[in-house]
Amino acid sequence: MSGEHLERKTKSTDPRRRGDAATEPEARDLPRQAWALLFELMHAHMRNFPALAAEFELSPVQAHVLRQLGEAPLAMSTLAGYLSCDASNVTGLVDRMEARGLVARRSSEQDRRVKMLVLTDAGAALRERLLERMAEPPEAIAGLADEDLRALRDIMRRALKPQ
Amino acid sequence: MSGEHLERKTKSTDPRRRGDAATEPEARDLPRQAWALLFELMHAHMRNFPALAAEFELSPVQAHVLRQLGEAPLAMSTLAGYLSCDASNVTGLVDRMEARGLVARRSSEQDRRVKMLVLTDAGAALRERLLERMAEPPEAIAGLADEDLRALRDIMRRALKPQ
DNA sequence: CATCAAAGGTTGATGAAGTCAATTGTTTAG
DNA sequence: CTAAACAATTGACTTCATCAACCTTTGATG
Repeated sequence: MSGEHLERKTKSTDPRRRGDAATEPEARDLPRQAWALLFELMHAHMRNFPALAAEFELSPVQAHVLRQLGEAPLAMSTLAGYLSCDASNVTGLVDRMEARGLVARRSSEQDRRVKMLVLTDAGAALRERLLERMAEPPEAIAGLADEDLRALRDIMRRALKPQ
Repeated sequence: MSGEHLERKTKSTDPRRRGDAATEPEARDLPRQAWALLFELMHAHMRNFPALAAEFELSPVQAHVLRQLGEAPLAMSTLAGYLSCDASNVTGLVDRMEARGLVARRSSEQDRRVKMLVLTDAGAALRERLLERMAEPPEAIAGLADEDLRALRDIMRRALKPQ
């Protein structure tokens, strides 16, 4: 009940269409069509993300941080880059997560300006559970036929190819 | 540089796998694989959403509201449902958007408890521009072959089918 | 080597977005 | 008619986010 807005016939900005309708009955902007549907599905799913994070008593952003914070320690500024937000925002964010024992600040040896973030054991454990939960495909995907899933996977791989 | 965490081989929670590796070389959870890749692509794209909204001087949530607010007026509580947030949150949200002349509150005739939200002319115009902008597919999608796009579109239609 | 600009992180002020609990009006059920 | 239920708002409070100012450390450059 939410994504119908994007899938409409491209606002009549195309002079042809109806002249050669017989040769190509589909609208000529396949990328937008596919994108609109993809968007609708993801949008429907993302709506639940705050609730999903809340299952672990995390805010959406904290969940995001936990996900980014893999095995390797991360500098605060690098994390700010990942989150596309201001560095000063990360300070408070990490403050709260540190207070909850999920992460720790570790001063870098090479450059004493930078603080590296590391997961605590509790943080790593929670991260595992979170990732496992996020990996669960939504109904709409889980219900697809194997053939479709294979095709979808392969298309996504091509889409994500370096170039 | 962000989505590799989800695509890993399901954490060895499956007792088989390796016994019958020859018959099925791919991991046996196709849905998770497809989902992980889909998630990675969408996640990469969603990172830019705040910036996209900012192109129109909207917050992400305001953009979201504008998108939901189609031709038909919407009750505050209905909007709260769409946003999966508390009704009291919508009050302030709409206050700000009303102050900027994008929407207006209109008391319902049938039920004087409810306030219907309508787009102003300015709001409707901005909405058009916003939707047009959001409909632009990201590079990764736009670069796919027509064959892939058609397949992707059809798969997404099946995924989004009512049941 | 001394200096100075640039970078990493924090702080403080401010505002948007979110929650919950309590309130006011308005419907609707018993 | 009275009481429960509902729609929206208010107020208190937390988190996320920005910006400007600041401090420390690094690295260049004279």
